[in-house]
Amino acid sequence: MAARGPAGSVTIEDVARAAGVSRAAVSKVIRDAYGVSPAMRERVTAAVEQLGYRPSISARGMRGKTFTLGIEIPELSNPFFPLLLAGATAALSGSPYQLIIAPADPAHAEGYRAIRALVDRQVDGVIAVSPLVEPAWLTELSATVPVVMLGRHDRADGYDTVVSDDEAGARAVMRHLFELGHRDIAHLTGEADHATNGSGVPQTIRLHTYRTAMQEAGFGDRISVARAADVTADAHATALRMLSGSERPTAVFACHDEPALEVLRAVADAGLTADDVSVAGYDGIEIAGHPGISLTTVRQDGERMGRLAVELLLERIAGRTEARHEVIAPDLVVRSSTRPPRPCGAATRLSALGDH
Amino acid sequence: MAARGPAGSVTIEDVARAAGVSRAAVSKVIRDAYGVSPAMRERVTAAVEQLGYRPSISARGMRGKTFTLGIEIPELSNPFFPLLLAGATAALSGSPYQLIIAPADPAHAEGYRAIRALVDRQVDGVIAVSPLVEPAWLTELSATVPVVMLGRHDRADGYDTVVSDDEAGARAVMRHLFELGHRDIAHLTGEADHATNGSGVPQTIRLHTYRTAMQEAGFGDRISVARAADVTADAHATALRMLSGSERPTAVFACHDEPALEVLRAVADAGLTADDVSVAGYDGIEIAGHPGISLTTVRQDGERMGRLAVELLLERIAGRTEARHEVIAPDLVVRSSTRPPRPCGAATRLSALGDH
DNA sequence: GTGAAAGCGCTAACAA
DNA sequence: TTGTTAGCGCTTTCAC
Repeated sequence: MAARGPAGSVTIEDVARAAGVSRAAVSKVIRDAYGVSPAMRERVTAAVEQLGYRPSISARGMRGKTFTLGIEIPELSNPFFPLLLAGATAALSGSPYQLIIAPADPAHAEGYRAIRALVDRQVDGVIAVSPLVEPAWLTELSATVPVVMLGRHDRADGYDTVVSDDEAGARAVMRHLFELGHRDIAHLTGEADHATNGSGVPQTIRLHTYRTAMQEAGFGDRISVARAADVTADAHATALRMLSGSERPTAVFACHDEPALEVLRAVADAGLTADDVSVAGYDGIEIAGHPGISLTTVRQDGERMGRLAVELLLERIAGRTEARHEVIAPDLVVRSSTRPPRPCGAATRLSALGDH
Repeated sequence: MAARGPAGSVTIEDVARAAGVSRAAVSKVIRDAYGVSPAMRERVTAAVEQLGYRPSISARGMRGKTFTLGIEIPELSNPFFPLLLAGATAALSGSPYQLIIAPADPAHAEGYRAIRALVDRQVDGVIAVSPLVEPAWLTELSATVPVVMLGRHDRADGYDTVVSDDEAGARAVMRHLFELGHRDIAHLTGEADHATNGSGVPQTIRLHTYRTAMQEAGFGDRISVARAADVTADAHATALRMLSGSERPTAVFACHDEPALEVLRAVADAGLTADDVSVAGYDGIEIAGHPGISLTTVRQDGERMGRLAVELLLERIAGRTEARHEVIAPDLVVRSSTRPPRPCGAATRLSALGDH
C-alpha cells in the first residue's frame, strides 16, 4: 500500500535511495528492460511497493513512451461509438497501455482540435473517428505518431484504416426493400459535407449507393433525398415533413439508426404504422432489437472494429510501416419495421408481422 | 498553419529564437502571464503562429499545470453517462482546459485503476463516477488533486459531490405506482455490494426507499426484490423468471432504465402487455420517451450534473477548500408503461393509454 | 519588462 | 550487471 497516498510525490530517486541502488536501475526494473539481476529486481520491487511509487507519465513523456493510447470520438451519445470503445478497451486489458478518450463535438468539426489535444499529451498512438479531417493532414500527423482511422474509406500509406463495407450494407438494405415490393423509397441523411474526404465518408457512400440502387432498379425518377442540417437533432422534424408531403414514400432508409428511430417516432406521430411506411436504419445499435422498436438495420460489429483498431495501432507502435486497411463485412438484420408496401387501394392488411 | 506538421517538434526554444527573445518570454506570452509588453506579445504570437508551435503538455506537467481535466466513467454503453460527458464538455468549451476520459470496466471494479491512471497523467483535477471506491481513499487522493465525485451520497470534507436525490426519485415512483392501485410491486436491482460506501450508492438508496415505501404503505409482506448478478447483462433472464413465477407482480420498479428496458422486453416475450405488468425505470434516458417504449421513469438531469461537476472542479482548482455537496432534484416522468393494475378477474381493458 | 539559470522526474547512452 | 551523466521542454525564481 502507498505510504504517501495514491499520487504521493514519491520519485524514482526515493525508490533508488530506499533500495540502495541507482535511479537507472530502478528505471530498468519498472520497465523490465534488459540487464537486471533477480536480486536487484526483488529489492527494487519491494521498495516500489513499500513507498507506493508511481512513475510520472509526464516525465516519461519527455524521454520515452507514455504507454497511453488516445482515441478521439464524436457523439458518445450515439450508442454505436461506445461499442468501439468497448472493443478497444477489451483489446487493451492486460496490456500496459491505458486508453484515454478525447470527446469531439461533431457539430463544431472539432476533430482536429481533439486529435491535437491527444498528440500534445504525448500519446504513443492515436485512433480517431473523424470522417471529415483531411487525408493530407492525417498523413502529416502520421509521420509523428502512429494513427489508425475508424470508418474512413480513403486509403493512405501513412495511416491504417478500419472500416465497414458501407456499400455492401446499403445495397443489402435496398435489395431487401425492393424485394418487399417498395419503389418509393426515400433516403434521410445529413447535410452534404464539402470536405476533402467527401467520398470517403460512410454517409456519403450510403447515399450514393441508395442513388445507384434506385437507378439500377429503374426507379431513378423516384429518388428522394431528405437532408437534415444536423441528422441527429433535426431528423424528427425532417421525417415529419417527409411523411406529411403529398408524395409520401412507402419506405424510408435512414443513414443510421439514430435518425431511423426519429423516423419511427414521426411515423407514430403522424398516426401511421409500419404497414404504411417501412423504416430501415444502419449500425445495428442494441435498442433496434427491442420489441417496441424492432428496426430493420445493418449491423456493424463496432466492438470488433474497436479491437482491430487497437491491434493495428499496437503493430504500428511495434514497428510496422506498411499501411493496413481492414474492411469488415456488415450484416443485414431484418425486423418488423420493414414490411411489404400496402397494396394500392386495397384494404388494410395487418398480417405479415415480421418477428416476435 | 503549422510549418512542421501538427505535432512537429517545434520547441519553445525555436520560437524564442525566431522571435529574438528568451524562452522565458515566450512562456509568459503563451500562458499570458503578467509582465509582457504588447510589442513582445505580438512578435512571439507571430512566431508561434508561423512555426506552428504547440507546448508539450508533458513538459508542462513537470513544473506547472497541464490544463487537462480527467473524468473516470464506467459503462459508456449506458446512455446516461454520455449525458454527464456532454455537460462536462459543454462547461469546458471556451476554457483552456481539455477533458480526457478514462473508461473503467465496472465489472472489474476498475475505478481505482482508472482514477490512478488519470492522476499519473498529471491532470489538474479529477471527476469520477465510482460509487464503490472507498471514501478514505478518495480523501487521501483529494489531498493531492482536486476531486469531484458524481452520484455519491457520502459527504466528505476533501472532495465535492454532485448527486441526484435518489430517495425523492424513488419515492415518487412508488407513490405513483400506489396511486395507480398497485400493491404487488417488485424491485429489480443488482447484487448487494459490500463496499465501505455501501449506503452512499444510488442503487442501494433506491432499494432502501422501495422497502421503506412498501412498509409504510402496509405492503411489507409483499416486498419482493430480484437481484441480477450483473444488472445490465442478467436483467432479462431475471425479469423473465420474475414474470413466470406463480406470484407475478403487477408492477416492476427497476433500479435504472437499462434493466427496465429488459423487463419491458421480458414482458413482451412472456406474451404480456403493460396492462398485465407495469414497469418503471430510473434515469430518464432518451429512448424511454420513444413511442415504442414509453417507459415511466425518473429523469435525472445528467447534463446539468456534468456541467456542475466541472464548475465545482474549476472552483477547487481556483483555490476553494471548503467542500460543496450539490443535490439535484429529479423529475418523475409518467408514460404508458405504468397503468392501473388489471381489476382481478375482470375483463381485459385496453383503455388508459397514457401518452401518444 | 526581460533574460539567465536552475531544476521538475524520467530514460538512454555510456562508463565502470 | 550496475552507476554516472546528460538532457527531454517547460516554468519559475531571481537578477538585471
